[in-house]
Amino acid sequence: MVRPPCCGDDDEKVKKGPWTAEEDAKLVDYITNKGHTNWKSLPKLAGLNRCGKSCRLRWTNYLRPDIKRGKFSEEEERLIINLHSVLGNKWSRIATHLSGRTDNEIKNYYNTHIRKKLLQMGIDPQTHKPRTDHSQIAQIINLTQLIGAAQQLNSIMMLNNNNGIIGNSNNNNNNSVANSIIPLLHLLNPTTTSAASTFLAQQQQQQQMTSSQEELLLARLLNPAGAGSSAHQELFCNQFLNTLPALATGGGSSLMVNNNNNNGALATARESALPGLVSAEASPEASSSTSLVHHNNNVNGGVDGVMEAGNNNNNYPHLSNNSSNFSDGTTALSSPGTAADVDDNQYEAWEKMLLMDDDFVPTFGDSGFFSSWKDDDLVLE
DNA sequence: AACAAGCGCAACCGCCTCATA
DNA sequence: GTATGAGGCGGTTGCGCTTGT
Repeated sequence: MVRPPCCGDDDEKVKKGPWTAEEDAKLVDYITNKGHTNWKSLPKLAGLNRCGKSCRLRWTNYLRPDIKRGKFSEEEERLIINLHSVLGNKWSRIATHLSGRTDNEIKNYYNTHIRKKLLQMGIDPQTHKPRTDHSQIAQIINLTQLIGAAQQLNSIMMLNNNNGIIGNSNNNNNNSVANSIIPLLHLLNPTTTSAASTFLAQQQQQQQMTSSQEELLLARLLNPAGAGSSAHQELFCNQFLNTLPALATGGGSSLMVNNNNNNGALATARESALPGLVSAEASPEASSSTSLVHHNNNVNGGVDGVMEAGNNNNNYPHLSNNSSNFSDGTTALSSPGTAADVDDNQYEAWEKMLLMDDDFVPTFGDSGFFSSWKDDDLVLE
């Protein structure tokens, strides 16, 4: 069925193009007094030679009184990136989370500013995965720039509150971390990271969950409180490490997440992979800002606290029952991950999120905002 | 100073969704 | 169940401004 355009070639030609101040005034005046129940009839009633659609657009994107003008804040930018990673190009849905910003404005901002930033970081702005073409990354040529990139990367992966999850919203939690980190690691040491890249490629080809991924999914479903915690962020990184022998085995430090002051720094360090990086951050543990951090108090890929703090939960041994403090200041999961602990609503929200249900809308609240990675390859039946 | 290229953003176009008859 | 149309949405365009040469 082919429909004629709403403002088609009627007898009277409607005006197009930029709005004049006089037209704006007429539209504002009319809507202020009469409202806008019917956009089609509005132009005629308001004395405007425009189509209803044009009026609606002008009002919603420009004239509405509650529109926020000016530059986007860093927080808004972070939020947009996070929401986009979950929702994709659903600009109107993204806009519902940024009061005063229109979908059009967000779309424009993303396509002009954020897209550029992500590309410079070697991240595909559409999929939020690393680009296979590393030519852009190669432009980041020194350590200082790398650290800056890692910090930006961290901003994307986590909101700077004490919630949020690193990783994909579905079956590739580990890969998301890997996806984001490997280009940076590769830049410094292509040899070391080649195995990781190979692993990643293999994982990306696999459509089905591995048993460990399945276990992770269960853990997230069964322990929403823990899953939003900083400790849980470490858990996911730890799981990632355990499946990345090239990076995680042997003594020394390992890839992990540092959660000082709940800012959650994404650390991508292994001495052999990042020579010299350790000394680049004089006192990472004391830092309140996000930073590239080196940890060296674990072997075999173990991450502070999570694996060592106690594994009393037989069903989910990687969840700690202890309320231990980690050596880096984070706190272990404080309650066992049992189904009985889960509130129905929370469970449903988590399920929707993990299954990428269309009804899922990231929300703010007691449980915080859950940052996750978009992935179209979900196979969870 | 003049021109070209790049950028930002308002506005448009056409398709989709959903309510209603 | 089907047709219709208004409203909504995302992709794209084009114009004006800025920056670089």
